[in-house]
Amino acid sequence: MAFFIDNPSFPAGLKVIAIDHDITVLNTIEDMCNRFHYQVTKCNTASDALNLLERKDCFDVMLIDPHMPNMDAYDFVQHVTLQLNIPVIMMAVDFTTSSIMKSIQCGASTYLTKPLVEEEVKIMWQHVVRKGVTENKECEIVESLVVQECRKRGREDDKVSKETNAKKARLSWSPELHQRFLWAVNQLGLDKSRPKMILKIMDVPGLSVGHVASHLQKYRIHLKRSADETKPGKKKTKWSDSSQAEWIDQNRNDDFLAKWIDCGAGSYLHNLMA
DNA sequence: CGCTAAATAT
DNA sequence: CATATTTAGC
Repeated sequence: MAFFIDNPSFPAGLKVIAIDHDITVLNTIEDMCNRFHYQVTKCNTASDALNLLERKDCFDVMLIDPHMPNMDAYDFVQHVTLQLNIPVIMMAVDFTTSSIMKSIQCGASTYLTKPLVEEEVKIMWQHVVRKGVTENKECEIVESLVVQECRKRGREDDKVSKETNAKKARLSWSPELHQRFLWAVNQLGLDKSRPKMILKIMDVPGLSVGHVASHLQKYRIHLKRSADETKPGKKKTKWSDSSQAEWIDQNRNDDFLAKWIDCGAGSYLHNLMA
């Protein structure tokens, strides 16, 4: 991506993957992309898309219709945004609030309605840039916990620890980190989730097993609370539905992994587990 | 060691 | 209070 942006001919050469069941739509997109010298790869089936990404072909940005046959596009988009870390642009015929909500919540960079207009295609590289910027910020945040802030431990051991006293800051679980955490838990299944494996799947530099273990403990407590809440005839719990909403993974799906395997993907997970 | 629950700190 | 870290015990 950095290579792409540093390229003097800038947005020319943008590598686009377009996924849509409708060939006509793909051809239209291809025409527009060619006009701006973007390299476009067309896919009209879920398995084609998965195979292309499986081969580690790299793309700068993905266009996808959320209503693909034989595929849960939202889970797919979540995978692409978190693991491949490229922006995803949804393109659908409807523009209901719930559709847009689902798309953005699973990580899409923006939501467009079909048919796409040329200007939208022309400037879609902005999402690549934005993704890179926020990514860097995220790295800084995580790195900062290695070098920053101090704790008032010990009295005279300042000499002893000397220049090594880079005390770590308290880790803040940003929404991005938490989403990544949820993603990892989803891959493993809640019951099979263990801190070490979660950490491996999250693959966030600077993050420790202890961090994940702590977060997992908190996460389980929140889940238990919300479960207990819905069951018995609880009166008016003061925090009923608002505060814990973001803790719940609305995409939770028990046979999620199975679906991926059926689609021919998911081998990256197996590689991790080996 | 790894994991979790509990205690402790911010 | 909520949340992150540390500790204790399995």
